[in-house]
Amino acid sequence: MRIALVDVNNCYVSCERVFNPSLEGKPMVVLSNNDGCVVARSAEVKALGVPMGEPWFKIRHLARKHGIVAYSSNYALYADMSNRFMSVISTFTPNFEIYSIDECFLDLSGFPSGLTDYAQGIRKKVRQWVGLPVSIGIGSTKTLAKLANHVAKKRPEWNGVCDLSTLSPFEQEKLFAEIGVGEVWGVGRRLRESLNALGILTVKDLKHADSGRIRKRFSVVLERTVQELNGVPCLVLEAIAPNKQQIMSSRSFGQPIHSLQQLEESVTLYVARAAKKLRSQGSVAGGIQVHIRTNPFKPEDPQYSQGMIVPLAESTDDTLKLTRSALFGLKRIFRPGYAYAKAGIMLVEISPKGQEPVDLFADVETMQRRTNLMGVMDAINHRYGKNTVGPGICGIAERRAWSMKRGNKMPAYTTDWNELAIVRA
DNA sequence: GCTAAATTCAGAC
DNA sequence: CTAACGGTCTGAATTTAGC
Repeated sequence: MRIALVDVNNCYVSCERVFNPSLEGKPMVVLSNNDGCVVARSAEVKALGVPMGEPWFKIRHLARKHGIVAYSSNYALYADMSNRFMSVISTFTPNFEIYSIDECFLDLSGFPSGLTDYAQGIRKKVRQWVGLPVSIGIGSTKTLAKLANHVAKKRPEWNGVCDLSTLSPFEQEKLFAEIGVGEVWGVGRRLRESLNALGILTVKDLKHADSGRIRKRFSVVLERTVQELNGVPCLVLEAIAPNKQQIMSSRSFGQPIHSLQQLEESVTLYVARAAKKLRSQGSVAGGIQVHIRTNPFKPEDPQYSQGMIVPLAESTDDTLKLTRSALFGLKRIFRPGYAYAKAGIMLVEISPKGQEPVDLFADVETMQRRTNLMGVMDAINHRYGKNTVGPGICGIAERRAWSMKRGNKMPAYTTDWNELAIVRA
């Protein structure tokens, strides 16, 4: 097996720079929803030691001092850039897995050797056609490809492409001994600490750890990681994305809200969003979970956090039915007198549509009409922009007190004609 | 004491 | 001037519930 991992460098930052090249070389970050945390950092900001996920207000002083530019995140833009990126990748091989918004695994088994040049060709084409810089790691398993990608990113001498098969076993061992075990895919902060305590400090240490002992002391998951480091594939490339088993939509509010009615508005909007995703993958949900909570970062305020799952009599993809169930649950868990910071819903027990047990008493005509209504609604929203039509209860966007804060969002150049018009004017 | 279901944990990005 | 901290998803492990 030969697997390549192609990964966009500093993805969101790079996307913004495509449309604003003057940002090139400047320290910049992209912030999460509500301008809360740093979710992407340029190389210049990483060099300043700003960690991933850092709350923006905590680095405000640093930002002022070094002139860090902060952008609100624009997920519509990133999704569009991601699609372009993936379609360029698809010109190289049909057999690839979209792993996340900014990375994909390519199965290059059976390709002629000398993959470094081939990978450089991929980099060049993505840069030319989409404008994004990528790094590429190549190895005999997914875990090794990931690791190689890390090397390609961190070590300039590799020039953005690291094919581990170009190293002798001796050179590979030497390299692995220089990399901390925490860089391995699947080893997070906690596992790193436990492994370190056992004297497993580097990738090399983990590679040579006794896999039976690892399984006993940790889990099958980590055992598989050890196998993969040794070139034994345990993870397969999933060219076809499996349907989601749960679909979640939740948001923190731009400001705390207190009334049931405002929570109802937000929950209604989240259900509409999730139900649309549900329909787009051709599924129905058997239950819906609702949750609300106050702000845990304000311990001086009275705290409340509650959720409940509302089972549905029969599985459905109908926004209105799902909304009714969600609002029923919301009423049950709502307690007055709290400053709510966040609400969300989750669709659960998801199964393919059309395989539900037949309900002999169902009103076929009403169901048919309802199905058509959902189809028309999705079509209108696609044609005229999202949120053109939807359940009335979610309120008019401009009047929602709870909407997200996005202080410095740039126009959605590629995805919204209205925003493009503003730029023209 | 078993199995199934629910919940928690850990990780990725 | 101050206060300000993301969102989705998976799969395994662990706990709990029901018998």
